[in-house]
Amino acid sequence: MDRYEAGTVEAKWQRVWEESRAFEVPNPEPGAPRSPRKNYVLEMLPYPSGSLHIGHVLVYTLGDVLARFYRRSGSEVLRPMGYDSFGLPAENAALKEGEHPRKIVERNIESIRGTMQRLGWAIDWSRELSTHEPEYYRWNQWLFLKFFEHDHAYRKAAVVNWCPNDQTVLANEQVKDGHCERCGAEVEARKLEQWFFRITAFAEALLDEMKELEWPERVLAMQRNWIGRSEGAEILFRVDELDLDLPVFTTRPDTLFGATFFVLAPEHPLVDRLAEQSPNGEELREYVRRAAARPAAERAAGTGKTGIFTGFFATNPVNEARIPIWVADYVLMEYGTGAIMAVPAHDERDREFAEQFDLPIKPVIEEGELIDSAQFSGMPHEEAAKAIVEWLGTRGRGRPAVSYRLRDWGWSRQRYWGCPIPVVYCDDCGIVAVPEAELPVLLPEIEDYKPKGIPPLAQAEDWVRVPCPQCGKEGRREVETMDTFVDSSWYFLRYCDPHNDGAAFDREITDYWMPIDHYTGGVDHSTVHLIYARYFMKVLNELGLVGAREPFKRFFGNGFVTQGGSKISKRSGTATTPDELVEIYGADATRLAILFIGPADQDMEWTESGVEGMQRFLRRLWRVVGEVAAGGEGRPSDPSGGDALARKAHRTIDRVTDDLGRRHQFNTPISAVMELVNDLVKAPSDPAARFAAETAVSLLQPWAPHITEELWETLGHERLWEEPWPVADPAMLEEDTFELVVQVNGKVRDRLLVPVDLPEDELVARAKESPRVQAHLDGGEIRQTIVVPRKLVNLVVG
RNA sequence: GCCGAAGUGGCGGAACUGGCAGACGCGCCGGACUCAAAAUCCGGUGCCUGAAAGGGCGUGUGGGUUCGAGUCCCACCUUCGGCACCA
Repeated sequence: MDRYEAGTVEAKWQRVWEESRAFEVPNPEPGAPRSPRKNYVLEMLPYPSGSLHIGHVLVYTLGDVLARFYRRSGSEVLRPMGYDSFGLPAENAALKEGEHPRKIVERNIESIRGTMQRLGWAIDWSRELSTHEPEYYRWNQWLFLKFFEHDHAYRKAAVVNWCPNDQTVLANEQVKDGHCERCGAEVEARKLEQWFFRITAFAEALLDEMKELEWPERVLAMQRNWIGRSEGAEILFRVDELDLDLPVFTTRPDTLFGATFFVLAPEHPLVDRLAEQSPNGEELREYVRRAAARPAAERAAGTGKTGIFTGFFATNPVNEARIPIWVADYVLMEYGTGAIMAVPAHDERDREFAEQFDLPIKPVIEEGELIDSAQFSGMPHEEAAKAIVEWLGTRGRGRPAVSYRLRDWGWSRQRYWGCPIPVVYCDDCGIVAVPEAELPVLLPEIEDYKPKGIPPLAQAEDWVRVPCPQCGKEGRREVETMDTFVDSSWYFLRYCDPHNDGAAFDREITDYWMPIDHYTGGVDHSTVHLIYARYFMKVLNELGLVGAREPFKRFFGNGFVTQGGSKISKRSGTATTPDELVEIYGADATRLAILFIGPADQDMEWTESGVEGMQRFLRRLWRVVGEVAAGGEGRPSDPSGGDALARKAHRTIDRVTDDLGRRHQFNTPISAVMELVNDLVKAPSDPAARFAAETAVSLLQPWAPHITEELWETLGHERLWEEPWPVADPAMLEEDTFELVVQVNGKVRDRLLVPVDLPEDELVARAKESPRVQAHLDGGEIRQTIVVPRKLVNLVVG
């Protein structure tokens, strides 16, 4: 048998898989019942803004191991691939390289596809898609029209996050610590007209339906934080001078008797009216201007409160106390009602403000009970909260209320490289949807698409000017484009039915495959893509377009791969690319190495010594299998030899199947197979050697599909990728003997090999006979004897 | 401050429901092969003590439950991630 040459073996099998279309899966026949064997395995699609890096190798190898394992376990596996090719990442890459984004992404897609094929990922390439192609974004536009028609999408003026570097608006989810998630520039506040999706209308559903998800707790927790549900009450404060009621949201209605002043956010619509009627109106307006100019980051830091008294008073509904109304920028317009009752005795921020402006501080809770609170005094404060809201309710001054931190999703962008939004602005008709029949609205070619603050599409005058679809008068097209997260909020539905040119997808087909059974990707998308896609699914469900309400039944959040440590590369000193790794070590060794590092859901440091170790392991496997195949000619594979090696092989089947299939561990199965191979190397002429070799090869196939396919052939078989997953013989998992651990006072003193069927009293007798144990009993009296069947005997002496 | 995850050899990590701590790999040490090196193979490798047999200690810290704790409970420390003038 020849020496192991990874390159040759890998090229051979990749060609075979391609020619036999090994990983393509057909859609069900119309009317076919949903199969319990269907299994949709997906990883987040890549941005083709560059080439793949070691982190991608982790994600897609994870998915690949699962897909290959499920396929051999009898599942009908759908595992497609595509490219998130519109949007900022690609456009910025294009600007940097000075070429058109389409050219850049299409070149990158070519290169990425090549890398994916060289890594041997089992993908159904017949379903490949790119979001920048009209065949895809046409349906993006169609879905938008459905959202628009049913008032899930709307346009409004709002203070938004503006990235001065990328010259575009960012969603809240794309701002981290006041900086642009992509370029790191400090985000500014700007008031602009923008497109939004009403994701807040689904806040409760997004929270509630998490119950059905098999997701890591940390990701669910992040979504819970992001949605930020608070339970409390809405309470009305009377302003007599203006003859109106001001609502406030509070989570602490029990402190209502301690409210000593009232605060409005500077952006509150009432402030203008107050300024008109106030003697110090000019001062008030000046304060509002200054607050608006203050950098968002400084305002959020919360140090050094500023504010101004309006001259007006509000009446506290519980005790008729007249409290002064202030305007201060520590109150946020976006949360609750933009107005608060201030309780300085029981709220840190209110206290700081009160101390600074010398306002009264009135404690109303002592040791958990209300004081100075009329008929509620003496009540435990939690009980009082309910009682006060109830009391207010009977008088029409308050009711229980829930507030959320989640904001509506702003998704229009002032950039070129994105999906055009199919609406026309008409002076007479307002915002008019482009008729479905006219889709797609193609993205026009323009010379200069550099970001300048105004959308680049505005320059394409011929394209912009268009008759109003409703009245025929001249109108203007929307010149903003969609955020790339719109594209990725439903791509998994298109994979189900990717070539449908009459609809975004056929509901019967998506209902067959959806929801995704196993989704994999980075946890950095926890409060971005993962929440948007869940929202989309709920809207599509309510529009009757899909049956499911959750897209991802199970989500696996892979860890980050760092490549920062010492000795990265032998040549350039920079990180080794996946293509180079395949070239040097082979795809199989690379795949094994990235998964062997540790638990795949934790961050990990990539080191090349790991992949060298895997290469050694594969060479060992190659050699020993060759030896077994040659030496055991004519000797049948014997799975029931009754000896240690056969039992080890069965135990390995059991371990690998359980670790991968039930526990979703990707590293420990590799160890288990290594153990089996180590045993095989020590006993290559064992009667069960052939069976052990077959088992090791078969079990390793999801991780190292090429070498195992070759060795499977060496062992006289074919098409391992279609071979049913091995099943352990329960009888062979049973041992005749076991190692009895003997403890004295909980410390191990001896280990005895004993038959499994030995009765308990006999186990104790044997334990006591052991000279090592005798030495530690030291003639003392045995006060207690613990026997754990098949495990140990513990003798407790006094 | 609130929410979440995690602390185990020189390193990455195993140990699933309380029952042999350190599987597997990396690294290191010794040996074989070789003129030599690489590759490969064989053996060793938690710490302290001992010539050895053995003994003692050991899973972030301090307590507790238990015959028995890396695993359960209480209190704390540290690191990482999310949210945060959110009323």
